[in-house]
Amino acid sequence: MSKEHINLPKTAFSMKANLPIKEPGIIEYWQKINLYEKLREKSKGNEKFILHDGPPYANGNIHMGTALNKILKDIITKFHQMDGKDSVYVPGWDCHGLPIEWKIEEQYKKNKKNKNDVPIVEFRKECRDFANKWINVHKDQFKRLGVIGDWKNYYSTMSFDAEAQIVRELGKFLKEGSLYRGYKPVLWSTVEKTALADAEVEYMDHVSDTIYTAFPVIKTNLKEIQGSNIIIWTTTPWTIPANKALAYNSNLIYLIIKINDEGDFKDKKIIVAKDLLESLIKDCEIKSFHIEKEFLGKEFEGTICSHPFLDIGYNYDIPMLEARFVTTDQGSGIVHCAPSHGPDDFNLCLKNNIKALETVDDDGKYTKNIIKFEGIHIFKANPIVIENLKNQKKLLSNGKLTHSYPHSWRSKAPLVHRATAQWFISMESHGLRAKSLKAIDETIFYPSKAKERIKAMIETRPDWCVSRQRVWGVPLPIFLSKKDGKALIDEDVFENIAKIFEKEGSDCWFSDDAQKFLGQKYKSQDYDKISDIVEVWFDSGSTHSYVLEKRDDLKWPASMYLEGSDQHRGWFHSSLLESCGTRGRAPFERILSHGFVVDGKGLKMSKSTGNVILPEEILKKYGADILRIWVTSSNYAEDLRIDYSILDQHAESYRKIRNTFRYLLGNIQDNYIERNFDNLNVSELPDLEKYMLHRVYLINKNFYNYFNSYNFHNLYKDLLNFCTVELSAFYFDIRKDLLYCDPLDSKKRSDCVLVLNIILNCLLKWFAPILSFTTEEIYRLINNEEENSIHLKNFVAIPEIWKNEKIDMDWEKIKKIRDEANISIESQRTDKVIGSSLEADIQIKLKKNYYDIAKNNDFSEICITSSALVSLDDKMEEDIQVICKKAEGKKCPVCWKISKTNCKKHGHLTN
RNA sequence: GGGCCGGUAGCUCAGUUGGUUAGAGCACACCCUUGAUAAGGGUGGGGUCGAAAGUUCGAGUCUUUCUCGGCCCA
Repeated sequence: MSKEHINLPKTAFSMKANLPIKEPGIIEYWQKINLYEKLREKSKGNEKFILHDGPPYANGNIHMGTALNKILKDIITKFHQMDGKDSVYVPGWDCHGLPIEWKIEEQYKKNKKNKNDVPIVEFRKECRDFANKWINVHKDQFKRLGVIGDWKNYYSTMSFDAEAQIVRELGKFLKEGSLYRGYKPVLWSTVEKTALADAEVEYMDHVSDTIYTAFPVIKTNLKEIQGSNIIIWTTTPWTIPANKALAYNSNLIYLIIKINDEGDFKDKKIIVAKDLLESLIKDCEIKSFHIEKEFLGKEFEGTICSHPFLDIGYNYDIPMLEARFVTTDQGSGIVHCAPSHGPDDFNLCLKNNIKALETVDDDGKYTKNIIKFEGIHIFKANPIVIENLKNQKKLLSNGKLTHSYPHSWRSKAPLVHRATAQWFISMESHGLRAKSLKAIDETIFYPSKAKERIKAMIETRPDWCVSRQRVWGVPLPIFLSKKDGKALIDEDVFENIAKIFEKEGSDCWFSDDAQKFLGQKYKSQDYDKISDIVEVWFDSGSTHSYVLEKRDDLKWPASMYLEGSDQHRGWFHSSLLESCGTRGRAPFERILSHGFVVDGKGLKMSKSTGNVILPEEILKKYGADILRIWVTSSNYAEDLRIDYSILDQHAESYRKIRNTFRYLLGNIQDNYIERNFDNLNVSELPDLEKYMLHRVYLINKNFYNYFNSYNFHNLYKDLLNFCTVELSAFYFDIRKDLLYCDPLDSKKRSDCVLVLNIILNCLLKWFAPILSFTTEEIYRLINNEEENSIHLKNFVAIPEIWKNEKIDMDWEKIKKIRDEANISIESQRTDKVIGSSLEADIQIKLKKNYYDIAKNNDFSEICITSSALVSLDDKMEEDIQVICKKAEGKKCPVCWKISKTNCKKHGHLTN
């Protein structure tokens, strides 16, 4: 009846979001208007913020971790962009490496094709095509999340210029001298004459020769063991000639045993772990013995033994080393270490400055480094080694053992750990460790605890092995002199190779004549071109050199690297080493690391547990903006939990935010007017409006604090609370009466509309980096300009004069009075005296400190009652007392206030 | 097995150098409204701060042990 006299909200902004349907259209719009290019054009010349993308592996669909990572990157990029920077995001992909090789090999297997029959170049082309396919899939999946970046000019580790630059980077290490040739054990098949990766290994039962053998102690700090024999047990007797050390566990208890039995060990003392004594005397059939002493493993420190083959030329020291991997599962409690034949052995020896040697050649025969046995095939060596041990009176016993043992998945032949030539970057020779530690100190970490994590890794890590015996990767651009085996170091050659790779890619390394790469200065017949490839962490660790340095739109070092916390050992780590080695500092100014996505109970997601949630499902059910809320509201410093109940909760919050926008839009009838704050006289506004502007000022201040410390979950919480507590439940509720019932031209109403405009503008900007789709939807509704976007805007500069401490303090008190009034109204409502608060008349009694502030305010407006009487009462115990009574009289059909007299405002309409 | 990190309402998070009765929002319950309406408002319940021991006048906060979980390494 009287609805035509009131101004109800009207907006085209729907309450229902329909994000899964709506979002793809917004992505199309961004593409249509070339948003990325517009962003660059708009911020040309501004200070740059460069979040350098850590390249995901171009293989398989994205999972929640990838989605989290990309959204977080996008949010940060957008924040800085709206803060007035030129915030450039160039996505990249990691393309080389074993997983893709396997995928191609799997396809071969299916088609009964043999990898060895396919030319390397052809195989590599298939790998390249495979990676390209997944880059395109990823690209669409990332765009769907709302990520804005240079999708047209992305980078990849397999692009020709990347491959070329990787060669140049390696050249720097080679020239400096920190890249050296060493030996390291890898799983090796003597049948295929090739190294195998873990995933190419099948475990099958195998019968091994076992031996218990003795290493005489020649020097020790523990007098009682002088001259006794350390007993070790092994299933690979053929590795005894390569032994360089013994390992013990300092926490185990060991025994000195004197053997009484007839034989090689009569009256000799042997040493064995207490827990393994029983199994040892059984295995070795020892009948009579005597325990001489018991001692703790740590007393071994400084002990040196001789090799069992001392008398046939093995006259070098065998030190005893402390190692945690020594257990009492089987054996003797002391482990024989051949650094060339086991990863544990290798690492332990490396730590103690004992290098691995080439002890076995490609065919499986001992090399000249194994004296007396050179040329013998290791698979035929066991009886010979056992025979020699017997001759040297060092064999306590021998036998057979059936156990699970690694075999080649192709030939089914047993594998061995064999030290092969590898290329290492030294941590020490040119101070790489020290440089890296200094660079860590100069980097800001979010969260700060991450600093210690990477520092501890750098402090203890061994030299970096950068070579791999595979085919899908950048060739290690090294020639070895046939004369002296030394690597050819000539910058002209590196540059020549780089130029060739730049032009035609690195495939030609495997197909073309070596002379092409050597150029004029050297003759190919004097050199061996090695066929190793560069390990993929070097590829991605060098992205700063071929992305950040090479592109004009970027800068070196990056403002930020942002990845999951596993990358402390991955990309953060390799990038740090590569850059410190070549440029003496880190390629980043800041590192932000985030935790892992786990399920609602905090358990990791896995197919077998059945708790995996895919981004695709979330996008379909909720939309990207909900996923972006989840990212923003979660604390990335720890693991991030997700399940459908958590997402439901965020979807609920989204609705609240959406309705806040809807109220704002409705009450300005979608007619947004941008105000110049210079012409805004805050002092002329009603107190409530002053207070709201003060709140906006405060929120904005906190917003910047949170954003500058990358504390997004608190930032989001503040914004959400602003929408629910300050706006919806407070300001909007109070101002409904004014907005709906006052004439359009009233000063008070226009002041309120002005503030609504301001709040709408601020909220849109604050939320734009988070709710990238919804804010764009709104922006397009209130903005008629073609080809514009919320993402082309900057944050609102809030004038300092909006700050108003006096108003803030006053309204803290007013809100307290309002709370008391609500409690009083609620009690009447429970008693069924009233329903709506407009059916109430309230009497507010206040002590002086409250009264002085309250007396000039209309509490019927603030508490949304029909009337409110404020009086001073200094005799009360409490500060505030509110009495609520049912209002009597007639209800004004316009403002619904009840009074005995005609409505003061709309009185002419009551009849 | 080792290193690092974490466990505060059903959920997401606050909680200053140890100091009143541990907070917020959401969710939940009940009520109101029907002029933000597949919305909105009000009131309220809900916690052995992972467990135990210790230091202290006093511990969510400090120490130790245990437990559960995560990442990395072996």
